[in-house]
Amino acid sequence: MSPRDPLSPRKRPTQRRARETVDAILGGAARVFGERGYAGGTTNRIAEAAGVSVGSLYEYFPNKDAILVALGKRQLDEMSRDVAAVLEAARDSQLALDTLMRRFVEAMLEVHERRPDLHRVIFSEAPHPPELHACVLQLEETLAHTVEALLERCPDVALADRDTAAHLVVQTVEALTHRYVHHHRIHDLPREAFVNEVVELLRAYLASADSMRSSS
Amino acid sequence: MSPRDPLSPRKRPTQRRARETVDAILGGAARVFGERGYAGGTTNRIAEAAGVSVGSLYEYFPNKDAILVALGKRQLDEMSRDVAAVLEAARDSQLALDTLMRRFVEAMLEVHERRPDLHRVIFSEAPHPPELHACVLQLEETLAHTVEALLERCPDVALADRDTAAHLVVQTVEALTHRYVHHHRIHDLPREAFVNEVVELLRAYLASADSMRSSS
Amino acid sequence: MSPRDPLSPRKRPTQRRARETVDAILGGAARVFGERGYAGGTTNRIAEAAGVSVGSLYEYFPNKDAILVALGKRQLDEMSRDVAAVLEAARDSQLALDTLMRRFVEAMLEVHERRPDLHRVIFSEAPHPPELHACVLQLEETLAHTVEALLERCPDVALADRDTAAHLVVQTVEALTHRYVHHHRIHDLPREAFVNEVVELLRAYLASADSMRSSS
Amino acid sequence: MSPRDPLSPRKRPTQRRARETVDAILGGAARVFGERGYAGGTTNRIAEAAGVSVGSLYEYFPNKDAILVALGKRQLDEMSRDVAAVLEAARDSQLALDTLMRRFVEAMLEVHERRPDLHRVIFSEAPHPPELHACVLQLEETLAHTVEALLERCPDVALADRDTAAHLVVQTVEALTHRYVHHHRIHDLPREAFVNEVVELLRAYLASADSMRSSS
DNA sequence: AATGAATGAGAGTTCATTCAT
DNA sequence: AATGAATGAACTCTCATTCAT
Repeated sequence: MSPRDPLSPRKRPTQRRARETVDAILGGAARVFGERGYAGGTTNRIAEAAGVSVGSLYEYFPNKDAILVALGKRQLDEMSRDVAAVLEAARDSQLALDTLMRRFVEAMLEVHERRPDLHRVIFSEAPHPPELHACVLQLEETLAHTVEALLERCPDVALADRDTAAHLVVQTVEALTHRYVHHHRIHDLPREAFVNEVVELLRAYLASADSMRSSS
Repeated sequence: MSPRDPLSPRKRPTQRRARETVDAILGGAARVFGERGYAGGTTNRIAEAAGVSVGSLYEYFPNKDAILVALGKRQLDEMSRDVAAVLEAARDSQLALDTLMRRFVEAMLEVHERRPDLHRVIFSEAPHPPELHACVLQLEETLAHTVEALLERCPDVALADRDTAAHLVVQTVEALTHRYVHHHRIHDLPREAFVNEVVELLRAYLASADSMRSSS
Repeated sequence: MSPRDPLSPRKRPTQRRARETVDAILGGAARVFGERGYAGGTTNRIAEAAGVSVGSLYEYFPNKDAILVALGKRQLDEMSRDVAAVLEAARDSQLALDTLMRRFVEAMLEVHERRPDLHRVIFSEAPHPPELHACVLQLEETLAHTVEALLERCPDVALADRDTAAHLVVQTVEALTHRYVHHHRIHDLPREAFVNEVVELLRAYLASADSMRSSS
Repeated sequence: MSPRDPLSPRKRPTQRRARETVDAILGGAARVFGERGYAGGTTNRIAEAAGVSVGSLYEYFPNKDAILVALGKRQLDEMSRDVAAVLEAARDSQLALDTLMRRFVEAMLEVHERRPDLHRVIFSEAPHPPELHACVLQLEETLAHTVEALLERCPDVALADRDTAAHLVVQTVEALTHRYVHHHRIHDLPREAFVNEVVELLRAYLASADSMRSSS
């Protein structure tokens, strides 16, 4: 009746059956988008892959993009959860800077390796509705905060602008792991060597004594 | 009649007029893709924007994706040319490491800023035919070689694996400038501060004394 | 299991609750059809507006058109009742022809003005199942009979074919009031002027001395 | 490019072939709408009936309703032309009032009888976009003007408000002929008798000596 | 070589109707 | 009796591509 947000799910699935249907749809969408790309992920194919009728699909999602957004959010939540878990674990133990970074890089790598094609479709091939973009930004913000908190406890880190550094670290790790997985395995570096290299990049940056660079 | 490579331009535009038509089509495609995204860039719209009939468009390109590929190659050539020019210029003069990197980062930023929307469409929104992918890899290879050659002359760079480092530098700069321009201006950093920060990241990495890390 | 008349209500609502449900559905249908037209009146929306589930709706009506028919009949009954009441009242008193006609026209106008949108949807926008058509004919027949009976008592009416005249009067009044309300307020005539004009049209016709025209 | 009127034809068919296609589409639409009603007149069926592909249909009409509007306008133009021709012919000759009216009624009857089903679909079953409504009003206005001009020359017509009377005459004839053809052949009156009756109705009204009724 | 009208498979989406609960 | 999730045929409309001119 009221003009609804055209990308948010249509109804909250209260009953058990409904929740299962929504899950099935997201599962089908993940499979189809991953295998056939955004354009190839037609609503009919998604419904079929989900073992559900198109009608049911539209019962829960107002349009195709809403499915993509829901899927993207689900992915981001998963990433957030997994990476956060790793970083939280690191927080308590007194770890050296490079061990910390290594954990972070490996967590991000794993997250990207989980469903690489789907990830690529959601976060680069498909249209990026602002709602999803906001979620990405939020994830990055959260990660940056956690990273910053970790850096705070590292004795060997001396930075003028810890906030900015944390953001740059997050961006760099996100970008490089994404590229390593999706695009070009970066000079055919084996995985371990790649991790070493990225860790060294970060370590050198964060441990750098030059705390004079401006950041405004 | 024989099965042709479906993405290479249909005929070598030997004649002058033909060349102009091809240019017009690519120009139209650049405009339309940039303004309306990949899906919105219909062949009819491209033809219209190029001031040419659809029929003519198909005279020179076997299908829509061939246009995308040609456009992507053109972009990559341009990038290659511009960035190479900057780096070549740096080669002769005896420049400090960070000045070098600054030049590189700024060249990449400029290249991304030139037609950001088009760039985004070609290199992330659209499907990536392997042929285009190969071109990207080649560009990266070229850049990495040039960077490596520069590093060789830098007295303050001592690296175990200069090759790998050069590749990582290229990937990092490409990724971070792309993200800075397209996605999320990284913690709202002003351009200059962003450049400073990236330069510092690279400088610290390359100047790092720790040349013990393995890379195989 | 036997092939049933597909437009008559599914079960005689003998029980009180059932009757209430049917009323609720018709009420919902009236609201929804009136507000959103025939095509916009989906069975789900009707059920929702009625505060009932679609399942229940189909418990009482075999299909969407059956609802329309029931609603149409309800409207026609109402019209019949209201106009009849006015005419009955006129029957006893000894009224002049034009007063009679004025009463008739005004009653019809009121009936049309009551729920103009719904009326329009039922009687012109929607498909006209024969069953509903029959009801309309019957209403017209009834009205024509009543009018004829009235004319019989009018001293100043001298007609060769009173039956035909009565039918024409009914048709004319129905058509003109419908048009006045729905379509085009006829040259922007204020209501009172419109009524005067129609009354004069009828009066002139009925009082006409020329009783020679044939009607077979 | 610019936001276009969503109901006006998409492109002016300049070439001969194009004009033929448009005509074929309207022809197909007339057939299909007439035979299967508005809802049954699907764009695919229309295209098929027109011997044309759906794509072509959408080349010339932005959506289904635009076809309906174009068809409605064509019908109205035809009506306008035919009825006007009859009335023009009557203008010169010195005709009695009832002969005049008879001509008018018969012309309207013929026009309605030409394609009754199509007429009904366009002017009552289908949605009435304001653009089409405006055309209807214009037709009525035109007819009313012509009728008024005719009445002016009739010696036996004495009316207070010739303008209003002309409009009422037009409305009455339009409504009664429409009903005679479509709905209920009015008490099963044979066509000739019906015409007589309507003519008498109009004659009595127009010739009425009572020119005192107010019209404000 | 160039045109642009024509094509038609297939996309997203709706909604009358059914049926397990 | 009542529910409302599920169904899927059918709809409107798009667009990469072809081909008569």
